[in-house]
Amino acid sequence: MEDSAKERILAAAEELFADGGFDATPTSRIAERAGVPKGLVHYYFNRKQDLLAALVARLPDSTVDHRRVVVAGDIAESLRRLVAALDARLNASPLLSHLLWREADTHSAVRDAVRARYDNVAAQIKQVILAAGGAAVAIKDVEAAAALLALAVSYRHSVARHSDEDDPIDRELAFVASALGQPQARPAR
Amino acid sequence: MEDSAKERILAAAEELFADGGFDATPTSRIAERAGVPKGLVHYYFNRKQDLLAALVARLPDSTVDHRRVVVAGDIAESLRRLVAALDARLNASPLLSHLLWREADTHSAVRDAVRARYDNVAAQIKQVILAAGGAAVAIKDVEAAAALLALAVSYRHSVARHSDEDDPIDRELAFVASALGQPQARPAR
Amino acid sequence: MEDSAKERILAAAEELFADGGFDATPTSRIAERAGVPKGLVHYYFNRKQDLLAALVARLPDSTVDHRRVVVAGDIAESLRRLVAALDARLNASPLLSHLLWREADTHSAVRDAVRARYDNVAAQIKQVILAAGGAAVAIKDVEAAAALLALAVSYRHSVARHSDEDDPIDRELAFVASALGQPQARPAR
Amino acid sequence: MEDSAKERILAAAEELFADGGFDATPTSRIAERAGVPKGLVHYYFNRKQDLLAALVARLPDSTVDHRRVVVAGDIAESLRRLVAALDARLNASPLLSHLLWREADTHSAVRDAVRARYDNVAAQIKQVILAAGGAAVAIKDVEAAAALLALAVSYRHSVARHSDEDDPIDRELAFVASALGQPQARPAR
DNA sequence: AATGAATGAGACTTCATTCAT
DNA sequence: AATGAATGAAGTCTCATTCAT
Repeated sequence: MEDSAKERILAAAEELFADGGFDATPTSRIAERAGVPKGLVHYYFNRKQDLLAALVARLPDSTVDHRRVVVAGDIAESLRRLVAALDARLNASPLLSHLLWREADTHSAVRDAVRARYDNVAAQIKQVILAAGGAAVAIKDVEAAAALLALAVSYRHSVARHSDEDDPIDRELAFVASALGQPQARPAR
Repeated sequence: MEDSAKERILAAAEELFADGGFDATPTSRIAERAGVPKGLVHYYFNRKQDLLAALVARLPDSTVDHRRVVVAGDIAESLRRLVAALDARLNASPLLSHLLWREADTHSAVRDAVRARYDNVAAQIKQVILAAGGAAVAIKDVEAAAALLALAVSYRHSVARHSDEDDPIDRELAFVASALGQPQARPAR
Repeated sequence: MEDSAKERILAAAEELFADGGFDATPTSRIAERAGVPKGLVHYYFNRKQDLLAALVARLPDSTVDHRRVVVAGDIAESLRRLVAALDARLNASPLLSHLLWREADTHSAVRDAVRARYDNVAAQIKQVILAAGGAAVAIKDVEAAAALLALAVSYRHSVARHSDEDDPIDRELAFVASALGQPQARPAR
Repeated sequence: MEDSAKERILAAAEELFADGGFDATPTSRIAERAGVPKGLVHYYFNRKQDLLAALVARLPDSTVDHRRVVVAGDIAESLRRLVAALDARLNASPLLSHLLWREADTHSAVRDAVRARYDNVAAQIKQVILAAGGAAVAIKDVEAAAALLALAVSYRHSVARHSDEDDPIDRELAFVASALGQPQARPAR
């Protein structure tokens, strides 16, 4: 029933770091919210920085099962499903995602995690496009499309904080899929 | 001619904020680097936060003269020139650009500036596409393309810190231009 | 028309000192309220402390014309009139009166002024009692009565800030007058 | 037995506040006098203001056992004994008493304490008068007498700093008692 | 005479971290 | 294993005062 004290500390740190930033969050408030004595935070995580590292190490894997996503011949639908699946994954800890970008260049562990996550998303998009679109698509275009969409996806889960407005990514997604989907229509050059 | 003390303080703050972050930069170190007594920093900028606001208010305008950029009928080239021009503008203070994203959600003044800059870039991309491509392009696609490219451009001047590697934006740019450039080839829907 | 700058500084200092205390009032705010540049305050009053001394030196005289107050044979009415006259005098700068007690033991000039004012009030009460009551009253009782009433009067114009409630001093006044007023009832000695 | 650090901090603060005033006393000097590191002061009392509040909360009770004071039929002697007992009580921390009036209107906690103490003293005087004088005394006079004497008593323990001179309160006390004691005829004494 | 930029000492406060228990 | 008292370095900010003009 009860989460372990260590777990509660991590959860409290995640919320507070995401909300106010790493520097602005005192360890004492983490202890307070976790309902543990102040000393325990440093007992488990010697330095405050270690808490952040532990949080990053717990990041959920953002890899999606492609077989459940790819619709052969339909890049647009495939991408839509992929993005939906990624959303579900990344939304498991939206606060943490948000935190990542903020502290990305102060702490190398965080920066590495941000890059790894971005690369992973881009790679998945690329694979899904290829799986759905077949070999007909120029690899260069696939990479460009993946880079753009990965940026858009990552952005939604970090800086944007899921702005309340309608989700505009569908528009971009359709545009990219359409661009990729009619290779025959493109002039030789 | 010596720069004024106020100017030196702003310059020092810009460098240090961009380098180590707002929170991690003591006002004393700003004074030290600016070569002014500690008190002068607070004489000009009552609170540390005001220094950040002043920095944001000094942001260079990122608006480009479209007549120098648009090549009628050639979206790709037009976009390439626009991005080059934007780069020149935004590179005037790369550190500041970098700082923006980092402090975007702690300080509302910064967040507003980030959004305004993004919106401005997106609007320019859209206008250039329309001017170069004529009315043949579907407005919906233009908006999607502008959103994606604006993100990529903004990203380069902020988080990415102009990663050392080759500039990958040309690839994305060509892809988008190509997608927009052959409207006639696309199926009715 | 215009009050002189020096005068405006004094007036501003009086209000602010009385309101927030001497220590808690920055000279810059005095300048601000007086509508003068910050440097002018120290131009006229070298040290902040000198401003306080100047304020004390301006204290209105609290001496009342006894001929307008004494009603022969009626101590109670005489005291009532005296207190009313003193009130009018001291109320000329209620804020300053209030300030006096507060800073009384930090600045000797203020302490001396407080004592002088108290002694002056006590002496007047004594004189009025004697003038109204004739020689029938025991001098020892007169002094005791004067000491008690002077305290009550001074207190009203300082710490109490004229509490909104009904003025209770009339009660004390009547009591004292009555005690002094029936000498015939008291054994000869 | 060493006093606890917290106790030493309170004692040091009491002395320094009473001596130089609240505003003029840096927490660093409190720490210095208490022989503790500067941080410990704020560890126990988050804000400097809390130190003052803690001091006020420690105020000794000024309530006296009336049975040991009242001499039936002799108001003067009863009051004399009451004042002596109150003196003993309030003298337990003369410095604190002195501090009270000074900071009374800057800090509400202090103002409340001052009023409560005054009201308590006045109520005790009233009760003792009634107990000693019987029902013969007019209630209105009792209240006036209590108000005057309470002011005199409070004043001695605060602003006056027990002026070195002879204690003049006996005179006032005798005057009041005499006024109350012989309304109809006033015995020879 | 008047100004306001400039100074620097020092105040309050926060907080990560240590350590005895 | 766990605790929370204790530490002291460092941070932001205030302000009386000086001084060149």
